[in-house]
Amino acid sequence: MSLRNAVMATLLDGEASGYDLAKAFDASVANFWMCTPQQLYRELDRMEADGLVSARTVQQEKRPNKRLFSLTASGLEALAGFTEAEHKPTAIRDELLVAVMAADANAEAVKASLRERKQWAEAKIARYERLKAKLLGNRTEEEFLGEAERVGPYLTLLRGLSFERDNARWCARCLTVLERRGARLDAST
Amino acid sequence: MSLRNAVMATLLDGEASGYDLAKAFDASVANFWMCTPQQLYRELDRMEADGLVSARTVQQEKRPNKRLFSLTASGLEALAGFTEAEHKPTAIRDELLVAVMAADANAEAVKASLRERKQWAEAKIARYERLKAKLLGNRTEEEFLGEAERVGPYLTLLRGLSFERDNARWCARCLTVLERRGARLDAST
DNA sequence: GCCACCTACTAAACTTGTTGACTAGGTCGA
DNA sequence: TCGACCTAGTCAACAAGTTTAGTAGGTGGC
Repeated sequence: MSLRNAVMATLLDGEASGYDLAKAFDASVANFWMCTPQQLYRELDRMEADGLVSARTVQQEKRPNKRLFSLTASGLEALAGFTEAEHKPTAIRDELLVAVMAADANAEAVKASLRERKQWAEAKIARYERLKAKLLGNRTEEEFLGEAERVGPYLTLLRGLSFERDNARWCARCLTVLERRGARLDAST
Repeated sequence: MSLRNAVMATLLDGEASGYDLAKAFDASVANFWMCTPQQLYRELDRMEADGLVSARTVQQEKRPNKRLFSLTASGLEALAGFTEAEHKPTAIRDELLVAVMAADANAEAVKASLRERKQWAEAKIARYERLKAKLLGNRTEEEFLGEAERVGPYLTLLRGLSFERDNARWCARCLTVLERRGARLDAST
């Protein structure tokens, strides 16, 4: 039910097509809410039916026509309602954690996954850092937080960043633990 | 598809009933994979049909009979296969993040949610700390990692712990940012 | 002696999310 | 000029997760 709200929060930045939203999602919302284009289009249709967004079709010459969506008054109201509702805490829900839970059964494979994930997390951190630098421009964080009209996207970016940093650190920790164990077990055979 | 694997990883500790699993999940797996009892029972039935677990019914006098599940050889094999597979990275997927993204539209409500979540996270941290102390017994972490036959559950516990610490820190950060903004905006009216 | 909670499940409907393939023209580099 | 990728979507089928409710006896506290 929250994809709706994520879409509306993104539309606070102004009109966008489904395709634009997919890209915007990928760039910023993906830190905390991923979805496929299909989900987006389906949800946009429903939101239009519910009057939360309105669409206008833009004819294009050299490309397929597109539909630009924008928030309606009732969409804005719904978003305000959502921010007032309770938000249940969530868990991480990551297959890698499941694998680590079972790591004692197959340590080598899990170590490989951990190495891969660590690299992935580091790449993501680098990407987030670039995004952050872009958002800040040549201002300090202080200046930005003082001036900007929206701080929400910046704050969520910080959360995504610290999540991935934490991931990378944890992967490293697991690797040293599993490697030390491996050495010990090898020594005792 | 990973609930299956989480269940199997839990069954590495030995036989358990659906009810036991629900509790065990709540206590340890819930850091990274939550589910309702209904999901568990449904999945256990399917897993039995697929030959991954076997059940034996235990007659009880003063309580409903229960079915104790244990891993079969092919279940163990499936779990090993799972640990070897690739594990896609996940995002956080938290409604609170969506609300913070829209925070500029309704700051007061979001601040209330942040305060609530911070408290919740702190409570969870305390619970994890207790669990950790219980796992360690009177050993140091070093000793535990050297001696224990399974380190998986400990490592996942560490991840849950750092996730919640991160949550609490981030909530605090958002609150100071939003409060400073509030003050500034009030001053400028 | 009553109320609330604990064990141990079952049922059904519903909402979300995932996967994979398909259309169809345009741009860009080798 | 060929193939690969980009825009801007659509469709269908399925898998997974959520919600809400119920059964039915036992235990523990006030």
